[in-house]
Amino acid sequence: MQEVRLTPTSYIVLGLLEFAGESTPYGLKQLVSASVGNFWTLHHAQLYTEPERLAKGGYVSEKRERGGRRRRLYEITERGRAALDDWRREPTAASLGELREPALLKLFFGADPAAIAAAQLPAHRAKLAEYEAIREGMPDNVPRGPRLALEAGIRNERHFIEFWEELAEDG
Amino acid sequence: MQEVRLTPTSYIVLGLLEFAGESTPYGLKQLVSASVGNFWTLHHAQLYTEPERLAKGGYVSEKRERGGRRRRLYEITERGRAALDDWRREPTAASLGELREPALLKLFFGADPAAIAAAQLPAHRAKLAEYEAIREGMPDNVPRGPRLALEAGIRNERHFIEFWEELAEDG
DNA sequence: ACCGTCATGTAATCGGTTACATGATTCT
DNA sequence: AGAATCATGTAACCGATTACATGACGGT
Repeated sequence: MQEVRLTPTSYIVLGLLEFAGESTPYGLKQLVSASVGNFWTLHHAQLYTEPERLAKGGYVSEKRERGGRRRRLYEITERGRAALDDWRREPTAASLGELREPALLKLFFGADPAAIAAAQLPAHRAKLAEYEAIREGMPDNVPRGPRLALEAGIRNERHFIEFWEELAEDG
Repeated sequence: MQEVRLTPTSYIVLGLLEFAGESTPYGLKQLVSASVGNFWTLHHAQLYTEPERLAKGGYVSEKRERGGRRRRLYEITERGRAALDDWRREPTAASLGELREPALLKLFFGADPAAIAAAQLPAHRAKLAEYEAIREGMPDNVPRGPRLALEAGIRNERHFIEFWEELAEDG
């Protein structure tokens, strides 16, 4: 069992394994794109390498199917649950995320605001529509966390739309 | 002259070199932390490696001081300016950035909203105050791009503050 | 003189991204 | 039956982060 640093990617995998129980990398991929992938994308290859990393640290256990495709099955361990709990509890990471919006970078370095806005608006509007559709179709048993995250995403889109709208016309 | 892929980091370096003229890595570091670093952080080591990479692609030129510390001096080339212009012009990158807010991730995976909010609020308020101070002290000759980016940053902080405030008390 | 911090840089590591591959299904 | 897409995985590369260093300079 080796020392393994836990990154946001790690917690996503742990969180999903906690939620869904034993899963294959491909199953995780499905879960991601249906949930947290909306605001934090992972490449599918990471869902093969990250569980393997976590297994090295004892945060998840690995099994392989005997017959057929011999797919790998991962399950969160006690150690994994503990790490996840610690992470959830510790809000000390008062460090903020960064905007890191490519369009803002262009704006910063002198791109034409109206042109950028014209390209950004449809994309943000589409994203907003997507979020709202998810919200409408959301079953009652979905827990509060995802609901709140979705709400944050919706507001974020609204604000960006507002921002770019102001720049779309102006001179 | 080799093939070099241009990343957001590349454009930051190019943009700053265009703005400031010939600079050393350390000079770039200063520039970053005084400007774009507010919403897009770079590690100082990148300001040594990235210009070198760009030099390989012919986007910047490299000189070394003859005496003393023999520091490296970088300057944007015609090719560099052209690449920067293309990037600014092409708004095709309709792909949106991602929220990627660690606090939202915790929320998503079940952290206590009030606890997270309590930690996030002071941080966001401090950041907002910092932005507003920058805005107050901003000389008149600062171009529109940075102004708009700052404006976006300020609004973003306000919205997050609002969001976390709602969660700070609730049950 | 000493200490701390700013200035300046190199090297190693590692996570993330891209590219490459190939069975299995489903559709026409 | 063939084409297209989904499912499933491996491998290489590369940019980003971390760690390691050392000289200059201002203050006590």
